[in-house]
Amino acid sequence: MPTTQAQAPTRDRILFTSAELFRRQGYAGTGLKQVTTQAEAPFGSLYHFWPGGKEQLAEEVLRTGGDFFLALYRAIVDPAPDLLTGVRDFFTGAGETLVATGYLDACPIATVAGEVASTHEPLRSASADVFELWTAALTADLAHAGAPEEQARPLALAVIALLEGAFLLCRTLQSTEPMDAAADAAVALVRTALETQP
Amino acid sequence: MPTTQAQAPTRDRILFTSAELFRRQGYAGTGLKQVTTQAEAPFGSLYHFWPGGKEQLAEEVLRTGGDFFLALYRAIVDPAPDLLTGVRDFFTGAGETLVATGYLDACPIATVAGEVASTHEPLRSASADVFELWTAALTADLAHAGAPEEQARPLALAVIALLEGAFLLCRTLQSTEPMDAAADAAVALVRTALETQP
DNA sequence: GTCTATAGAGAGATAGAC
DNA sequence: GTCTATCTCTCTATAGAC
Repeated sequence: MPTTQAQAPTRDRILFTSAELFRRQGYAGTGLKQVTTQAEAPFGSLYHFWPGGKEQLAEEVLRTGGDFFLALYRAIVDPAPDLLTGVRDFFTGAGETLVATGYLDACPIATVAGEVASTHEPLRSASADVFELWTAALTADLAHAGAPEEQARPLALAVIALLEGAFLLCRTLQSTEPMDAAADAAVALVRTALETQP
Repeated sequence: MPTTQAQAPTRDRILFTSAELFRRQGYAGTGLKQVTTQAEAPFGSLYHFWPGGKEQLAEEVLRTGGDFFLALYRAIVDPAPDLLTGVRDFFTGAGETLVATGYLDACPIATVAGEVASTHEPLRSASADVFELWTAALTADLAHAGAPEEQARPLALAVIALLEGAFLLCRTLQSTEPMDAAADAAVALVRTALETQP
């Protein structure tokens, strides 16, 4: 089910389709020919826009996917009445997206990150930058909401680990049960930290 | 760094090497030629023992990896003075293995599971069986240790999600910081559940 | 810049000698 | 059963016409 991209510019169509295929099929499992075909773009355009080939394309996919996911987090958490509600809403939304896409779309970078961690250093590094970006954002939010300073970062890492682990379990089990369990766990952890007086 | 397998039978050498390469490089990223070369086995032997080819081999790798990891869990948790200590020891051991292998060896099935969830139904199904096996074991342990019955399974899923997410973050960030954070979170969650009187 | 054709390497799989 | 040679297909990448 190729998502419609109407008449977006060639470069954008390739980038969008790459992101979709990489997060679903992985880096090695996605062919550049499949990308250009599904994006309805000429094969040569890919090397015109990304002279560094597959690796350069994947790096941009990882970074833009990371930025997109952070923006999604902001869009959900910032309007929420409090951080606890925002975190729960984010996990709930993740579960809803899984169901809506038939368990195809979960984390924008996880599948590739797992593949490349031990094999493609530039891509591992890009994935690390993304995880670090998310961790910093959640750490700041937790500290701002009143979590003890030394607990904020470990708690942020644990919440992101819960989310990533739940994504993998949900996609594999084709069920949102793990996401529901992770949501409750994340909320419980955050609540405890926020109730602790520094 | 091919792990030594001395003079193990050909079939075992191929299986062992496949497990190593699949969990590090993923399914699509690992070639059968690379497997047989590193296993010092003739290429044809692979199709002799696994007539179903790469997919059949990967399925056996997933299932034996799942059994192995459960046995490792049992070996750590059963002798522990209590479940809380056992869970902490398991997370600690996971972190130590990551460091000892230079962040190469984490979960035996996660990298492949993430790749195949949307692309290879027989392998997704095998991965699901493994996660279900682990979940059932931890659920039973939690219930036996005194967690309220309706909390045991969601808690087991959350702990496994924490572990899987931490594996991904640690491999990507090349740091055990996420595993330490996940360990504390898992212990806190389990402790709270065990302190709750049914 | 857009697009096609193809090069060169490597994949998974198989045939068949021994 | 063990092992080698090779088949066919697909991959990434590039050359070059337009």
